[in-house]
Amino acid sequence: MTMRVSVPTDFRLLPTIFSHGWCSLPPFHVEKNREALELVVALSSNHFAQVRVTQSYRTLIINSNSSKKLGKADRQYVVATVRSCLRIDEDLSGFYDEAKRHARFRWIPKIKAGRLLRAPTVFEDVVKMICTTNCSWALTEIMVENLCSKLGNQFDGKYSFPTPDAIADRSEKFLRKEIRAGYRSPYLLKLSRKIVKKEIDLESWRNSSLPTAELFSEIRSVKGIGPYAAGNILKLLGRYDYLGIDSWCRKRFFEIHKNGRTTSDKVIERFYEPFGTWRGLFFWMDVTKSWYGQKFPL
DNA sequence: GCGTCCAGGTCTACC
DNA sequence: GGTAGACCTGGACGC
Repeated sequence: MTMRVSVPTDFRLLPTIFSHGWCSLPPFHVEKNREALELVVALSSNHFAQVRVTQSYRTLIINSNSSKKLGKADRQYVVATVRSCLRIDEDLSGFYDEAKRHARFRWIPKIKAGRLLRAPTVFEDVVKMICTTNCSWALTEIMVENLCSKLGNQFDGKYSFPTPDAIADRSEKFLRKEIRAGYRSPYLLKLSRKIVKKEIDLESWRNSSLPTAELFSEIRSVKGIGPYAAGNILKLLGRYDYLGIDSWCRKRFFEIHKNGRTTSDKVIERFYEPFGTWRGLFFWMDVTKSWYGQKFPL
């Protein structure tokens, strides 16, 4: 089944796909020709759609393959999920206006970058973010692949991301030994069980009316989420007030702005302060600019 | 092949 | 509020 979606003039699929590492973590998958994003959309219990997204001019082409025919509501859900993952409805005009005022950031609106790929659910984003903490990217990939293949649902050779119930039903020992989540295991377990018991509602964060500082504190209240993880989860919620600095970003900042000389995080924070509520996004685009140079000639 | 060391964020205990 | 040590794993390195 094929669906078509119009996109705004400032949207471009490829910079969005490669905006950060999520595209290489399942259930996301990027085709070898690097022009299509694949994802698995959970429609209902044991009913999934494999979705392939490409762009042709101002139209997204969404091809879906599912175990049973998609009804109207399912098709609408698939489209809404793709729109959300690709941040199509997010208004970045303020960000682009600010970028145009700075010579070193004019490349961003020029190649239509700045939208950060996110998962279909906040739960998936949060679990993946915890899996990025205190380890190499290779270990993050192992943990997420294990989560999908051992706790997700299989459809046509692909796995969905596990539900909170699927994780909550397992033991800490299973998460340690089979998922390789190590000391993160009790954090993932506690979070999943709180969601199942409806003691916390992560999905409400996307439409939260809380001031960003308060939402940051609420995110930080989840065990296993510190300043780095909370700052980056906020970016996936459309709020860019926090930098979410990790060792890789720190190193890139030193290379770009300090000739490799190290400074404190306070210096980094002061550097991006003039960019106001967009500072987290300017920080991220600044340290990842070279990615776009390789893949998308400016 | 084995043992050791290190990097990577967050939590907890302590000052 | 700031700091030290523990947590766990994969990878690099030396033997």
